[in-house]
Parts: sequence; structure tokens; C-alpha cells
Amino acid sequence: MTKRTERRADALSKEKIVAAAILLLDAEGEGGLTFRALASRLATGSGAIYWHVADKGELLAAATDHVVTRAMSAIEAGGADPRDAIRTIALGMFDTIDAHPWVGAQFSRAPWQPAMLRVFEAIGARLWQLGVPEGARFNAWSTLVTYIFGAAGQNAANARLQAPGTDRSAALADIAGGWSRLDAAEYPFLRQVAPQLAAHDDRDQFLAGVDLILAGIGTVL
Amino acid sequence: MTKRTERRADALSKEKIVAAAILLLDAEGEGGLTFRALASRLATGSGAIYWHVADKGELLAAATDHVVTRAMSAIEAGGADPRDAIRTIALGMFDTIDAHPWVGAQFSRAPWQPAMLRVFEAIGARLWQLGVPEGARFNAWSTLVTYIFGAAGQNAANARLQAPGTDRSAALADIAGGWSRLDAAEYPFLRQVAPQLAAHDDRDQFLAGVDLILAGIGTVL
DNA sequence: ATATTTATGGAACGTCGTTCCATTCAAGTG
DNA sequence: CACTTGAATGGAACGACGTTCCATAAATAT
Repeated sequence: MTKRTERRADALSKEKIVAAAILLLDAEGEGGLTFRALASRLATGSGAIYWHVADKGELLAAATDHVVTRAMSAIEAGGADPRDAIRTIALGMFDTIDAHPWVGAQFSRAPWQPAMLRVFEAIGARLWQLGVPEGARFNAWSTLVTYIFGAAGQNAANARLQAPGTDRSAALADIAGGWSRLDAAEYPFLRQVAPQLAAHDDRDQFLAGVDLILAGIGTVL
Repeated sequence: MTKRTERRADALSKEKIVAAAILLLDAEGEGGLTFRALASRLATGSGAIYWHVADKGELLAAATDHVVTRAMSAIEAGGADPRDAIRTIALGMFDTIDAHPWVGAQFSRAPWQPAMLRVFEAIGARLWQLGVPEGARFNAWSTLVTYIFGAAGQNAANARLQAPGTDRSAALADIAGGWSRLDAAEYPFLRQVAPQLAAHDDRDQFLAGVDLILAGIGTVL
């Protein structure tokens, strides 16, 4: 008599589950993704989800893969200048992780995700095109991708621990204020750059780093 | 009659708790630090720990702070060449996070820890000493510290998800093998650098990145 | 027609961070 | 000195989580 386990009209699938997980992650942050919340959104039980997905790690990996793949498809980096192409790709990753901070956390939990391969290749291909000689190519590539994902990951951490409602510049002003009040003998440098810390824009700063690395690469061309 | 809550001979303290937490983290990894395991090691209950420590976040922050502070004290970077000093500091952080991977995870969970200030200042002071002009100083500093902590954090992630017992070169060979089998039209670059990926040493590669950024900084001197 | 696999969803298990609370001891107060 | 107050302790209990188990039903194979 119990109609407990009938077949659903809209069958579950890994794709549907991942899509719902992304909605949850974007709406409520990393902590918002629980199997109970997910089951509730999908009007099912946790057991049914586990039939399609091995565990939470696989779910997070699939969600990350989906978002990164979508972002890479949207990036148009076909211009003639390889340096501009690298800047475009780097900013694309930065903006993606900024919009989905949980992606950054996932990178620091499980690097080497399949979707990263497209990013890796895109960066490497432009370096090749730029004429970086064989001996310096791997170093140049490794430095760039490490910087890009490292910086984007740190930015995501900042975004995550930012109290909702407050804005970034207020938080930066707080930190810079602390720096300017440090001991003058022990922290002369931090005191001096405190105003720049308060005024800087994370995205511009990220790009300045990419440019500095490109300048370093320029010395071996 | 119940002797349940007598005073301890060796009174608890935040210092003792943090020390025990570090031992646990080093021995069992991030997952090994639970209030129950900690209470058992200290022969107490979780309630007593909470009297000295606000929550797990504060405990992790204190443990990280302790380890980083100790590492910075051990670093001797007094040499004449500011570039060498920067390399020494960078490698010191790399080695510290390599030895305590949970520190890397903590950085991506809560950056701006107080202990980082000493590292920040040390890097900045050497850039100043190097003669980086005012306009480029903040960019140079920001790029370096972002790279150092980003790279060390990614390295920690690799260390954490490495199956205990297996070695890094085997894991790298696996990944490189995958790269060399990628589609030749879509991934020419990754196929080409696969042998270098398999052969590289993480620490050397990290240092090569620092050198490349230093070369970039050299272009604005 | 029957057996087997695919799929479902709720209940139950074990662990975690955290809170609560009864209790004890040390330090102040008259 | 008695007595009150608050620091400190440690175990029990709470609620939420990831995960596993299981009874069931529909789809598919035999």
C-alpha cells in the first residue's frame, strides 16, 4: 500500500544533482552544501543521491569541473598578442573564482582536476607562441599557473570569510589601519605600504602580478 | 563523594592545548584534530578545553601562528644580497608548510594571520633594500607574497591528498603519463612538457618561480 | 510469467563541534 | 575565621553532518 519508492517523473541524474549543488553552493556558500539540503531541494532522500554520486568529494569535484569548463568556454583569447591572451585567461579564472568562492576552496583541497587541463594548455600554448625557449618553458608555465590559482584561491578565502553585507574596502581599511599602527622599528615596510593596501583593488593587483611574471619571462626571450 | 571535578596537578592552559593540538595535527593530519582526541591526550573532557579556547578555528589559528612564528625565528636571512634573503625566506615558508601541510590548509581558510606579518615585513624590507622604486614596490611585494603562500598552499594540498606510503614521484609519473596520452591536437603543450612534469622537483620548481618574479622585478629597477 | 537489475527515499549509525551542567577548588570579603 | 564568589574541570547531552542500510517499486531481461 505504501507508495514510498515510486519512480520519479523527472528522473534524478548526476547532472541534475550537480546543477542543484552549484545553486546551493552559490546561494549559501560551502557550508550550505549538505546531503540533507540537497535532498530537500531535489525532493528526494540522501540515499537516492548516493546512488548517482559516490560521495561529497566527487560531488564537489563535479561541480567545480562544471563551473570551470563553462568559464573556459566563455573566454575569448584568440587575439594576436599572446601576452594579452594570457591576461584574459588569468582574469577569466580570477573572475570565476571570485563569483564562486567555493571553487577556490576546492582547488586547495583537490588540485589536478580535469577541467584545469584546459587552462593549463591554454596558458602553455600562449607561452609557446610567445617564443619562450625550451629550457625556460616549463618554469615559466609552472610559475604562471601557480600564481594564477594560488592568487585566485587566496582571493576566494578572503571572499569567504568576509561578513555578508560588509564590503571589501572596509575590511581592507581595517587591516591597513592595523598595519599603520604597528611598531615603527619592527615593521617599517608594512607601515609604509598600509595606504596602498587600503586603496588597492584585488583584481588590478592580481593582474599586476601576472604582468610582473610576464616581465620576468621577457628577460629570457 | 564524587571526585569528578578536582583540580589538575598540571593545570591546563592555552599553550599546553595548542602544543598537544600541533602534535595531533602533525601525527594524524587535519582530520586527526578533534576535541575528543585532544581531550583524551590531555586526560580531560572537551568542556575543559572550551574554557581555554573559543572554538576549533581559534585553536587552528593559534597552532598555525605558533608554527609560523617558530619557523620565522629559525630563518637566517641576514646576508648582504637581498635576493638571496628573499629566496631564503621563501624556502623557509615552503619547507615549513611542507613539513606541516595543515598549515597550508589553514592559510587558505583564514589568511591575514598575525604571524604572517613578520613574513610580509621580511619580504618587503628586502625589496626596499633592493631599491625597488616607490611606484613598483607594492606590486612587487604583493606578487611575491601571493606567489609564496599560493604555491606553498598548493604544495600542502598535494602532500595532504598523497596516499601515505606512496611517494611523490610515483604520483607525478602517473599524472605525467596521463598528460602524454592526451589528444595531440587539443593538448600539444601538455604532451610536450609531460616528461618535465614527471622529472621536476617541487621545491626547485617553487624556487624557480621566485627567481622568475625576481627577474621581473629586475626590469623595473 | 518470472527473475534480476535499476532506482528511490526514509531511517538509522557513528562522529563531529559545541553547549550545558554539576561539581570542586582557590581567592577574596566581613 | 566562616562564607561567598568566580575560575576551572570533565563528563553528558544536543543537533547536524556524511554515510550506510534497507524495504520497496518500476523497468528490464530471461
